[in-house]
Amino acid sequence: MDRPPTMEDVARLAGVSRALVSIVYRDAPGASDATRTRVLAAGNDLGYRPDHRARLLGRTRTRLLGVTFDVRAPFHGDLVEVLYSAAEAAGYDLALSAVAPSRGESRAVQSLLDYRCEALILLGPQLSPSALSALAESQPVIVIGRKVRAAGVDVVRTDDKGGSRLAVEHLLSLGHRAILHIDGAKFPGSAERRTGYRAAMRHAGLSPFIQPGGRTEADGSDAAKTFLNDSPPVTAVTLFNDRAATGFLDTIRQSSLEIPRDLSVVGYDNSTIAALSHISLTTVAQNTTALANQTIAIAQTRLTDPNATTAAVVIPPTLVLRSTTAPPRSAGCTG
Amino acid sequence: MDRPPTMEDVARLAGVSRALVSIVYRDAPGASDATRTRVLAAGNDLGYRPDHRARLLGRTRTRLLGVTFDVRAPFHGDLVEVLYSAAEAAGYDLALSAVAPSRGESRAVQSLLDYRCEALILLGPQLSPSALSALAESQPVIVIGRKVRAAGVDVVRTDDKGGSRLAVEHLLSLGHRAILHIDGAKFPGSAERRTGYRAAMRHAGLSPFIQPGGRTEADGSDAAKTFLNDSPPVTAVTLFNDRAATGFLDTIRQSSLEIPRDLSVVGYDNSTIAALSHISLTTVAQNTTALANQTIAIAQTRLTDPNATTAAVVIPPTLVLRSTTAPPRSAGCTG
DNA sequence: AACTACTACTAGAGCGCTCTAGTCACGAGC
DNA sequence: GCTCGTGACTAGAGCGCTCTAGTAGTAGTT
Repeated sequence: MDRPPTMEDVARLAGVSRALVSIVYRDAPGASDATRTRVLAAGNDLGYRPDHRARLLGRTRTRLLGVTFDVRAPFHGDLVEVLYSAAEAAGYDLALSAVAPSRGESRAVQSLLDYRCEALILLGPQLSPSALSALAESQPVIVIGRKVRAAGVDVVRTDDKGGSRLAVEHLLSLGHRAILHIDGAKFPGSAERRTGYRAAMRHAGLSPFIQPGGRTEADGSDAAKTFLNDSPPVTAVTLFNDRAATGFLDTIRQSSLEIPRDLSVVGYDNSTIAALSHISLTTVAQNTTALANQTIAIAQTRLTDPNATTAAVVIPPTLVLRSTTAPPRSAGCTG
Repeated sequence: MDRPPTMEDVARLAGVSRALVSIVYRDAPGASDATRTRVLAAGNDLGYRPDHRARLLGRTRTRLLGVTFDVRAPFHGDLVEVLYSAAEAAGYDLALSAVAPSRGESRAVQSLLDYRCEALILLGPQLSPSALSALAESQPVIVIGRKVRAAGVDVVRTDDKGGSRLAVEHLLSLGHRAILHIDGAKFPGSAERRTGYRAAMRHAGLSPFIQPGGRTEADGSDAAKTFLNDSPPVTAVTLFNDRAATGFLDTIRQSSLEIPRDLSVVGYDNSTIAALSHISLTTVAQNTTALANQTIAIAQTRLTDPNATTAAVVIPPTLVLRSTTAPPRSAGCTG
């Protein structure tokens, strides 16, 4: 349980200088194959691992990207995973800092700065545009999943308007005409998804029909109760996200309506819950891999090219077909 | 966008030595109040923040605790949050390393070791006891939420046996006699929960009745189908966790059975989903705050007292009453 | 006046690396 | 035989801090 071995220890055991050990461990040119294996053997013997902090101290570039994420958002978890792979491929390391009710976002950001991250990647941040701009003055700041306009801040997000359009077009192709949208109130993305729905309906010559909703299962369930009570003449519903859709489905399934026979339902996010066999929700999937890759790419150009301009990348979503959508009953009779 | 200011810059601006700046920023004795404010003012002017890595390099103690967690487990998210507060209170910093399908556990651990964390906190690790023991040779290793016996490894977990007992006793007190347990197959905690159920039933002079299950919503839903098909003569069900219980409820509610009138259901974990109004699941809650505090406390004694013995702390869970449990119909008639 | 005691400060080494500027040996080229 | 180039290696400074040892300067004691 004594302190971990240092480069000095390895050098002594292998009978070489510290610099040579450094060369070997960095895979840099300047050492013969024979010594290379000898040094590595010595290192292995001692269980040596280079001290990451010391290594970084000397270099100007830390190759460290700081990421803040919400510990409670499953979608952030998915993103973090793909960010790891994307960062690794580009030769960067990731430092994670969690945001939680008891740990504010600026707190999370500060701790990342203390570790001298070269760039900040913020997942769905709540910080004000001005706060974001202030941060962007000292290092690149990339926001994922929120449509913000802040000077010097790069944004990578899903085309939510297009996502809603996908959902509506899918329902139209099945023969639906009366399509309701249950929105996500004031939450990030809600406005775009609502707009996309409205535009797609208008484009098809139909009138949009919007019911207020929310983002949780409970909101979806409440919306279902209102829906059952009002029983509007619609054959399909698109919802703000999968969580709301799940709550909606749960309540609808307890009524006399059968899904998808009497009502088609489309969610948004393609969260793990949507894929579960007993839910099997048709939904709009965000392309997390593309989001992550674009983010790392932006970070990289920002860090290498000092006069790169602010980027705003929009990733197209895709539709995932499952079993909550089908042609409307009337269409089935007529067709 | 130039490199961040160093202690040297602050010292020059304030007209003092680097050492004095260090003293001021560490809040160490040895500086007059006048210089203290002067130095801090200079630091503020330059936007100075001490470089965390450099600071740690010189010290033997890094006061850094490494945490591995599963990015997809909501319960881990809750734990990480409370760990942050507990660590901060004890003067420690947390380094997070995510475990995901594409990023194995040993990988996550290695990256923490590269940052010279003083101790490793592993949330529900899948590593073998021998791998854990090997890790524990170079620094303290504390496992949360998994009952493992590995030399030198500390364990902090919830009393799952007691948790199951709580669930059963609650149902007994409502008047249930025929109680089924749907287990969690081979997943961590399943064995203890099953044993606890069995013991509580035997203690009440009743014969245990166990149906195989799993840990996901889909598993719960499947179990419900089997249940409806077999229609065993039971009035209450306890499940491995909330996710399975949710799937179970979802499917049961589509049948003619009404909950809790015809069947009482108890989950496990008190996850956020259990609290949602349309689910409102009676469940066994793990005390995350206690788990986190105990973990940090153990880390601290391990790091300060070289001959501390291996700790195994078991935290009692509590029962959260919601609306999926009620007296059995027969009891209602007889009582 | 000489001693200690204390406060306020500084010089400089050291943490574990990387990197520049060497040294040294050896063979090729003229 | 001399330079020159090259591959293999080393010395030592430096990254941004902390910490030990030490220096002034002031005040209190006898």
